[in-house]
Parts: sequence; C-alpha cells; structure tokens
Amino acid sequence: MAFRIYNTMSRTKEELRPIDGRQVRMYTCGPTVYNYAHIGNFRAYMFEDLLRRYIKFCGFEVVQVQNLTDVDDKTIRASIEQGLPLKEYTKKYIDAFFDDLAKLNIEPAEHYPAATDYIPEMITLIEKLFEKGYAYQSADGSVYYSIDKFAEYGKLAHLDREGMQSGARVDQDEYDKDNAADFALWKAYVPEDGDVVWDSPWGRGRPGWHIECSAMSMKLLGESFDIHTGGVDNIFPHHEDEIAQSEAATGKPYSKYWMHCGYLVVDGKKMSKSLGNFHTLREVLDMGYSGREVRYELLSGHYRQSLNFAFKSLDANRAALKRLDEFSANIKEAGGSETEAGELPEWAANTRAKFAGAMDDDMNISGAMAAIFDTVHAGNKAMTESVVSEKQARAVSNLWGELDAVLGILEAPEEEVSAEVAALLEARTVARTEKNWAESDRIRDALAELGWTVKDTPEGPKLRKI
RNA sequence: GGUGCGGUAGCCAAGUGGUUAGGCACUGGAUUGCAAAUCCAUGAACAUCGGUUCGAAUCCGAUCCGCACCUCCA
Repeated sequence: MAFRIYNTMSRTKEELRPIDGRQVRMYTCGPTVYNYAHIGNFRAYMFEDLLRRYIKFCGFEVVQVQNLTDVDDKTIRASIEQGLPLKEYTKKYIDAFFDDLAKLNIEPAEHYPAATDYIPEMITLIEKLFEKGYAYQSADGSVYYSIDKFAEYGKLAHLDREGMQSGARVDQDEYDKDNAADFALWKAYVPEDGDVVWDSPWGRGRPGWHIECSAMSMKLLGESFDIHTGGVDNIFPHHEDEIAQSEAATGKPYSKYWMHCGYLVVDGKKMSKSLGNFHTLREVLDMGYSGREVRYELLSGHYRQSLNFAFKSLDANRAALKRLDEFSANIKEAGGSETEAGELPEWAANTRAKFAGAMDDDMNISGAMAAIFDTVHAGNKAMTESVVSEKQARAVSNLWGELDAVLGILEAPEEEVSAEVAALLEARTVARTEKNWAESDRIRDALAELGWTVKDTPEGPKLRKI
C-alpha cells in the first residue's frame, strides 16, 4: 500500500514519495503570535500532527518546520500599545502556543524558527530577487515583487490576472506599486513601527510576511523540500507568493506537495477572530472539557472538509471516548500479567490493514475510526464470551499502542485511586455482602462525587473515572 | 465577476455505479439487588427535477440552497 495525498498544486491525489526516498521534509505555516490561538487555528496544527504521525507510521522519517511569525502589523501594534519590546510581548503568546500544543497532544515539530531570527536570510533572498530582476524599489522605499516577471504566477491558486482585476477587493491605496497585485518583500520604515526596524541595502525597514516563510523554509529544509501545509486561506496569496519568490530566486521547484486543510466552522461560518465567533483552547478547557476531547473533535472530520464545531459535539465525544477507554481498560485487564504477545485474535487481525487502507487514501480518518470502533465492538463481544487469551489480549494492547501513535487519543490518562476511594469501595463491598443496598447506593453516590463510577461485574467491582 | 468546496437519518460524519460505514442520541430485550458497562434486536438517509443504466447517494444536465478565497487570515 502507498500513502496517497491530495496535492493542491495538481488537484489530484498523488503517492507520497519523498525527494530523497527516506525522509519527509515538511513546512507548516505557524501562528502569528500577537494573541492566543483559537481552536480554529488548532485545526490546522492538528491536521499537520496527524500527517506527520501517519508519515512516520508509513516508515518515513519526518523533519517538520513550523514558523512563528513574531513580526507583522499586529504584533508591532500590540507591543507598542502595551509598551513592551516586541520580543518580550510575543514571548507570552509563544509560550501559550506551546502550552496549548501539549494539551492537545500535538507532537512537537523539529524546528520552530521565529521570523526575527532570520532577517539576514530574508535580506539575502531579496538581494537574489533583485539580481534576477524580480524585485524593485518604489518611491516610498519599500521593495516589491513584480508578479508580471514570474510567468507561472497563479499556478497554485489557479487564479488568472483577469479574474483578479475584477476582484471585489482591490486596494486602491497601493499607488506605489507597478501592479496592484505586486506584494511587499521589504516594507520601508514608518514611525508606527516604533523601534522594530532592521538595516538593509534598501534602507531601514522590516520584511514582508511572505518572504519570512520562504527564507526560513529553504534555510532549514533546503531549496526543494517535500510538503508545504497550511489552511486553505493560505493558498492565496501567501503560498502563491512563496512559490513566486522561492522558485524565482533558486530556479528550482520549491515544495513538491501542497496540502491544505478546511476551516473549523461555527453555525456555518468560518471561525475567525474578525467574526468574533471563536473560542481559545483555554476557554474551552475552563468550561470543563479536556484537551483530549478537543483533540478528538478536531480529528473527527476529514482534513479537507470544513468541520463543524459545537459544544454538543464535545459532549458526544466524551461518550465515544468512554467507549474507547472501557475497551482499553478491559483489554488490559484481559492481558493480566502476561508480557509476551501472542497472535492477534481473529476479530483484530484485519484492524491494522483496514486502518491503514483508510489512512492511505488521503487520510480518511472516518474510515480509520470505523476500523477502530468495529474492533472495539468485536472485541467487547469476544471478551463478554471470555474467549480472549492473555497472550491475545497482550497483542491487541500492542496494536492499540501502534495505532495510537497515529491518533493520539486511544490512551486514556492514568488515574490514581486514592486511599479514600479505595476505602469507600471496600466499605461498599462489605455493605453489598450484607445486602445493605441503601448503604451500598449511598457509597456509590459518594464515589460519583469524587469522580468515579463503580461497576459490579462477576469478577468483582471495577472503578472507572467519570 | 473569477476560482473552489459542499447539501447523506434527530445530530456529527464516511462512502463515488450493485453488498449493514462508523460515532453520539433514541426504542425493545438479555444481564444487574438497582445501576453502570457490555451484548442481542430494531428503526431511520442520500437537496430538487430530469436523463443515462438491468441497477444511481454515486455518472450526466438543469435548478435551488449554504460556505470559502480573490492581497490580515490555520
């Protein structure tokens, strides 16, 4: 089987074949750290996490770069408003970003370059564009990229110049540019930038947004690399401009594959800061939901489709996760103290193939989850009938671990049973032996207060975290 | 105007010519002191209209509706 991914450039599914045959180098557009990211933003990071995990599942190595945009209009404006140096202001949100990634069980990328640490690389890249005739300086001192010089401009977004001319939003103020669609490589200093300024051969100023990603990706991954990802809103202009800059400068193909995820929507509308219909992760966690429930939510739809966010979905996820946890706990108990894995039981023999078959098809997560739940059902049935040996259970546990390396949601957090809870459970067992049902039920309620449900099974009472 | 994505049961969400997707919720039963969990059983769907076909959720055409991008955006 081969992992096939949808390439926005070709608009078809293509087999993933890393350029060097072994290692997948991927670049993912990261956050602008002027504020807390909202969970719509995390949908993209979640998609990228699933992608990198599945690439590894397929046996490739991964080197992932995710940039931190720590200089732009918004970060500058906000830092000046708060009277903080830019670096100090953005640090708070960079820390929060990493904190949120951890809560969502998103694997760290190999590199997190901050734009302000790569200014020399950006300047070098712009110089190269000057040499090759793609860049020009306007009267106000800013440097622009001339899209007319790059014949393939528009190849990713499939936009032609005519369509753009009649576009709904052509900025009338951009009088300094040769063409309204030319974009800034270097922005000349203006007083509103405060002390956020660097020297360059074209005068003082700061880099444009698009050049940041081109400079950092090529510095860390090479002039040609494998996968570039982002949200669909990055296709144009951001990724189109990255291609124009990078390929014009190097004369080589930039990224081999382009992958874009759909939006998180609320009541049919894209979740966004400007619409105000967003929630930050910390807000949702404060409401009592777990990072794991949010992860399940963000994972539960195909990455290219828009995904509907609703709190009642999170509630439904809680129930689904409980079902998964119940199975995991039972299979673990069925394994006893056995450490050696035997053959997989017949009901789990095809699980891995079904899971991988779905994931191979451009990460069909719904098909993959169906393979999981089908196995849960068949396994519950087998365990109900007590036809699962300890060695078989051990093998299933191992399989679960292997699949969870991709999903990151199957392993429930370990919960310690406190002495108080253990004592209550013991007291309840005594009460039940004496058929003192009133006392037994009272203790069960008390355990529920402490966050535990108790199930009475033929093998004795079992505790489960609520 | 240009370019894309979509409309599947109460809700979420796969499927792209024939065979139960899956999850949550609901209903009946088994089990249980009562529960919980689990199992068994059951119900429910392809926006509308036409066409192609032995057969269409799937292909073709038209229509209606929703969303997004077209220089801040994951």
